[in-house]
Amino acid sequence: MRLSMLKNTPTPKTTNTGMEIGTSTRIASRNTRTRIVSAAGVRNTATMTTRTLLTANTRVTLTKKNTERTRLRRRSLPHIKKEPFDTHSFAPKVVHEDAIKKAPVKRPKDDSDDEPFSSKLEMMKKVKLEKPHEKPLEKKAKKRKAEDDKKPRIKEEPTDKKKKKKEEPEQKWKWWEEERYTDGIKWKVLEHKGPVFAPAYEPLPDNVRFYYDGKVRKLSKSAEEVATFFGKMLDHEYTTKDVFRKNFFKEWRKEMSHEERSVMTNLSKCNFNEINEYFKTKSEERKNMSKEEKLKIRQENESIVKTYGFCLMDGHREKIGNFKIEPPGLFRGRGDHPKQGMLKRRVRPEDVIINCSKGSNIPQPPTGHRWKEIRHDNKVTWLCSWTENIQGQVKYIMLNATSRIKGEKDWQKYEMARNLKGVVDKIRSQYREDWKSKEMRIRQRAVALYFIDKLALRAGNEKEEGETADTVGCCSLRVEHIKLHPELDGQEFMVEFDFLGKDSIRYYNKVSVEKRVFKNLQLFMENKQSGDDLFDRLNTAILNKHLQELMDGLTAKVFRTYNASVTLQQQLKELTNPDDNLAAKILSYNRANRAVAILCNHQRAAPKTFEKSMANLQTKIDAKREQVLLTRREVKSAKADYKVRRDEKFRKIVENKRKTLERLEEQLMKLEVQATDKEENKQIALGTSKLNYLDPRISVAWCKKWIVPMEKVYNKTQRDKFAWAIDMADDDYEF
DNA sequence: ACCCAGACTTAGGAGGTGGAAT
DNA sequence: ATTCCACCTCCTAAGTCTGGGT
Repeated sequence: MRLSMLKNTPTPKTTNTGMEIGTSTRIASRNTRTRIVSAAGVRNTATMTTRTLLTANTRVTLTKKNTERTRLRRRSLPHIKKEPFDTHSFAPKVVHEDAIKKAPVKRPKDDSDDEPFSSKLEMMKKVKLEKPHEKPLEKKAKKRKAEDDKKPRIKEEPTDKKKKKKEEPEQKWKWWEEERYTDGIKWKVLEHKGPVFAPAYEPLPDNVRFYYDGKVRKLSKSAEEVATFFGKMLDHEYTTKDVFRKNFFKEWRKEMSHEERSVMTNLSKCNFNEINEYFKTKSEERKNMSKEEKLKIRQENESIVKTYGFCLMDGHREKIGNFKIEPPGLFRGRGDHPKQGMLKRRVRPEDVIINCSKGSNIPQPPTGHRWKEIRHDNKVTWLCSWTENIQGQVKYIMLNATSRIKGEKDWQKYEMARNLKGVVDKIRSQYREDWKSKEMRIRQRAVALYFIDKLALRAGNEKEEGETADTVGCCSLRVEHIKLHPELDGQEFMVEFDFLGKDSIRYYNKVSVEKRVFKNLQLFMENKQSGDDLFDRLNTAILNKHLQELMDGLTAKVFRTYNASVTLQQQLKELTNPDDNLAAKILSYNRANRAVAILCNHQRAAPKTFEKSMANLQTKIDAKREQVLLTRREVKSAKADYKVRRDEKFRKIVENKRKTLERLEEQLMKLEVQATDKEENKQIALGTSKLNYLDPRISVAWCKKWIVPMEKVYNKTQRDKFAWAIDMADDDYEF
């Protein structure tokens, strides 16, 4: 049937931006194996996209001649003062009409500026109650709400299979129907129980021994704890890496007693095997616990979540995202991280700052301890913070994605991207103009923006050398990261990108660009060494400053959101066939999702069991196919019988056989779709784009339009996170 | 004018879990 | 009942961007 068609669907052609793209190939060096995967999906292109993916279990290190690196990581560039919006607006503030219509309601910024704080609060309260300036969106929402109110409220919670009896009885708060704070205040009341600390160190039992140079050695408590961090990781590749071992050993020695330090001078002489075994056994034991024990542990966890996992914010009980403080351990930086293996110190209450509202119940520190500080800052969203010792970064405890505070922000993000939709054509024609500018900095800015727009590259902030892995984004690209080919694979003006991006994920792509871009790149690279910055007159601050002038609130990352969402919408439009059955529709959805993941370079390591489970699936398919064939023959013969003996009994038999065949064929088709989907998805991570880049209202609308159950597209967590969109978007929603 | 800390979003992997397959 | 595997949740690193201080 249509399966063969599905399997080889040529890449959809789309032309929303009117830009051409060549072959896009990405390589993530992983294992030693190379596979070729063709995936459905590209955007902005009339060419077929073929992807080549090499996988690996580890992140890649591009060979780089550090010695050649002449560039200065920190440049001082002329700073352009930030102008208030309007004065330089490139795009007259024609915000897309649709966007205005649907934009979240915002109170004018300064409408109560001279009010004293307290009366502002009063007003805010009133606003929340009265909703004075209602906009279309709100009306719509309100209307829906009114309808809802007629129905019994309980219907909200589709009794999630009787298994989980204690589903939250409280009805969900529709924060999206309320007014928002606009003056930088994030909350008025905040109360919580503080963080949960990592469990104290439990010394090893005496039968678990550590050996140095072949001899048993009892370690001091602090040295032992750090040794267990390493011992636990023995099976991990990290422990074989030089940098990791070197950093670890250096830090471990600091925790050793004087004597230990003088004796243990060589990590290679340390034997952690028994420690490693011990933890393996322990986790095995945990797995083999009886039902009762497991239940008990679960209940304990649940009770912790109940007290520490929620906070009270502005009268609503909200879920906290990460209420546990990170336990001590060895730092696992990604890629070629210079600090990998360093000791991540245990966080004590004395390191923790508590943020809550004045007059609320301040969380109790563990007995015998005190907090570093109690703060009442309602201009920020975090509840607790501490400074981590590896990079000196502040870490936070914040709310879950389902919370009002995160949800509003998320919604706002998509509205910003929709605003961009209204001005993107103008921005595009401007940067094309700028390719011809007399000024180098403007040309660089324009070419960089072109890459960000066309290839969905990240902005690329500067990073401090030696502190982190060497990764880049658009503005921080170096000459060594691109190759220019006047002609390649039969196409003109090809640029070959090869660099490590965020998380040291390799970005490899060959793109045909416009001639002007190509010429500009040649110019930018003139007289430069491979380690020099490609855009030496540009950084993210300059770029974002420029974008700010083109559209209020516009920054580089908005392009990623915009292009991702637009691509999804378009691909869904193109790939969805109304006559398809449910499975095929979902495949189309996944393919649309996949096109975005490819665009954004969201990769994953191929699952360890991939080959095997693929083979299993194939076996099933073969068996099913066999069955189909068999049944087909049976139908035939039954028909023949009926022809000869025209009686009711035989007619029934034919009927039954035919039904069986139909069922089997459908099952087969389902399996085949599944296999296709799986194969195409081998090294592509769909989750990241789904969670962070795709306007959920597009997916919601698609589900509603094609009567696809929402659960097929969003799991429970995702449905919770996108509750606002599910409630809000109708089947005709347009991004 | 510039730097940097701080705040918040985005990211992939580890490991747990629960339901399907045997 | 046991095993297997897919999916989900948790975890925390690594980005982006803002804004305050000097």
